[in-house]
Amino acid sequence: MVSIKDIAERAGVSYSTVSKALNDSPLVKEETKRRILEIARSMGYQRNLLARHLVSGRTRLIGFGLVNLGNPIFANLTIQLHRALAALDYRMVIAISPDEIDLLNQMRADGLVIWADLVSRHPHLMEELGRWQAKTLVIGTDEPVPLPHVRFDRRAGIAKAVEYLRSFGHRRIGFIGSSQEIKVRAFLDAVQQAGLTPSLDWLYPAEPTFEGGYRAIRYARPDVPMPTAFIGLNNLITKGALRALLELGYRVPQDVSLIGYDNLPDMQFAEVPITTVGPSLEEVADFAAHRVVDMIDGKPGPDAHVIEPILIPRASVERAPDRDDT
Amino acid sequence: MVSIKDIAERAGVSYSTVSKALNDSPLVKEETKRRILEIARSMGYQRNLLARHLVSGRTRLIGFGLVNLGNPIFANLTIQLHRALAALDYRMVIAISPDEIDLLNQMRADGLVIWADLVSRHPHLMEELGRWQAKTLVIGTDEPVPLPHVRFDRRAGIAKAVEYLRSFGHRRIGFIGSSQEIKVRAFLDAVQQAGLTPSLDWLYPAEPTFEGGYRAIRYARPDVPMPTAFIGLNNLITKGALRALLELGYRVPQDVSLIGYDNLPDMQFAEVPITTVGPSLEEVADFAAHRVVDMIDGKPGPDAHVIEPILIPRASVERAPDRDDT
DNA sequence: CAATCAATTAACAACGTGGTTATTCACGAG
DNA sequence: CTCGTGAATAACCACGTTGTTAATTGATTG
Repeated sequence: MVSIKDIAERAGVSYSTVSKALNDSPLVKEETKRRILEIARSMGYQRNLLARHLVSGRTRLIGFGLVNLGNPIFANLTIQLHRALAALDYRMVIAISPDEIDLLNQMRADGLVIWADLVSRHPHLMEELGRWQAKTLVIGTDEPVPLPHVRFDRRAGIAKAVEYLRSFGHRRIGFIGSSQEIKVRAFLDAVQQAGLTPSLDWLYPAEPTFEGGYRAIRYARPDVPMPTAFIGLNNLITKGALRALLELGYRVPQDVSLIGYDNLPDMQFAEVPITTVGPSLEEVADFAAHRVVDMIDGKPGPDAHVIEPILIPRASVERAPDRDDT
Repeated sequence: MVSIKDIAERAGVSYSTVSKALNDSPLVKEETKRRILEIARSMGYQRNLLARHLVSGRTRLIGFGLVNLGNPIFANLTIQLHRALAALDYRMVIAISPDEIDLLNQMRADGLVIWADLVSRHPHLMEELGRWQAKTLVIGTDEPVPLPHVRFDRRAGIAKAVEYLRSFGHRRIGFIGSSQEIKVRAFLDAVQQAGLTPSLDWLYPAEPTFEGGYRAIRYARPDVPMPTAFIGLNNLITKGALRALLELGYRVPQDVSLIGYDNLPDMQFAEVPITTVGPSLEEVADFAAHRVVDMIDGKPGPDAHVIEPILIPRASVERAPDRDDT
């Protein structure tokens, strides 16, 4: 590979002059600059960012750490974050394990954006991250964590969904998803807030997959009366639930309404375009990119930020049918 | 950040000794080695890969260049390639524009895996890539290109789909997708090969999106009799077409059979699990990763490789209905 | 004509490693 | 006692840059 020394030799100047010329420094005569640039071009010179980064201490590299690439939401976030970072002239490297995160640190990535599940799944990571020099931003937490983070207010999102359904007259609402206490509580609280009396019968535990959502509805307890509306805790669950509902002969939204969590574009292409609630992934990515870059630049900013969920109305919610027997 | 010099000072040895100790060289006494390692650990030493790479000339970085991250197939391939590269101890950096590819080269990425559309969309890229030192592998081409590449034999895939439909008795087959000559010809040839007489009426031009597939069927020419089977040229088109068919009251597969291109896992979650044909993305990623690493290591290998498409039978194909009036 | 000054360029240290060569040291053989 | 000898370590160069400092010009001025 041709280096600035090669160019210097060819041009009959010192390599430091070449360096300045390539960086368009005012310390070099215009004519010399032009001549050097021309020679560099003709020799097919490509600057070596490794060397530059070694001396400058900055790599313009940001790691994105996540866990399960199976859920389309991660693919989506990856795209969005890549876009947002590219706009700020940063490159993105993906990591899906603590080992890879470690390597990013050894590569001297300037910053790390880490999906909350990755740290919660590897608890020792949290303290390590705090010690490292790479600026770390955790995104997608439900609860505050001892690192700069972006929180998704899932509580507010669930509340929004419940209220929305309530405004359509629904009084018995099923909740399909994790039986994790915090989420269940958020739902039950929201229901109460909406002036309804929640019942544990309204909970439909499900794995966070299409299968999970499908089975939760398809093989639900037969003794529990069918709610007039459901909230699915993520995109896959919701799609699975929709499939099961249709198979069971329910019309959506005439017989049963449905709201899904996670604002993914392809939710509109389901059998019935699905009304969704959740953070805008574009907003998340934009905020995370700007925030982490600010952290790198030493600019002040909030250590915690909450992304407000938004509700996107589509066709899967309608007025509650009469069979609502409350 | 702590460097080997800091460790050397603390340990009272020269920094070259520390370097050797960290690399477990036999030139250092075992006891010294242990002592140095202990000090390094206690000081929270993290090796600097930038510096190492500068001297070694290798970065263990591989760029993945692609175009449209909107189609889930790209997200899928990204995941798969990441997985395959991580297994070989390489990191992956995403690039979606020629500029970003350029930067990868300046970062001295050891190799590049580039999706064919990216080079075909930016023709000047091809010759540049040839000149660069990063080993380049183009994947997903339809035709041979003057660079090492992995070809998807779409011709064979289409032929496989046609044959499969033929074996179920279908005699009028619709082809939904690009009106690009090469693909259309592949289809028409395959039909002829299967002993049928193709007609231009069988072509349903469509943009490569869900909308495209939907509109192609929903607003098809009313004077053309409905084929008994369709082939959709990619995953989105196929899903759109399926939606349209169902909306028009056709039962799939009883009234109309459907095969989609692109073996994406989520095709099984469509309204009707869709039979697909296409390259296995896992195989593509594994081959590409191994091949590009071999190229980096200077190992010999084929400049061109063809991935044979495979057909995954699901529920969307059945025997042709009687209305087949040929 | 020497001194001064601005403009230009050259020389060099540094970044943190990995390798190569030189030095030191202890020890045993002659 | 001296001379290898081998083990262990130190010293140094290179990788390709950037930034700082020193040197070299050519012109200007008193």
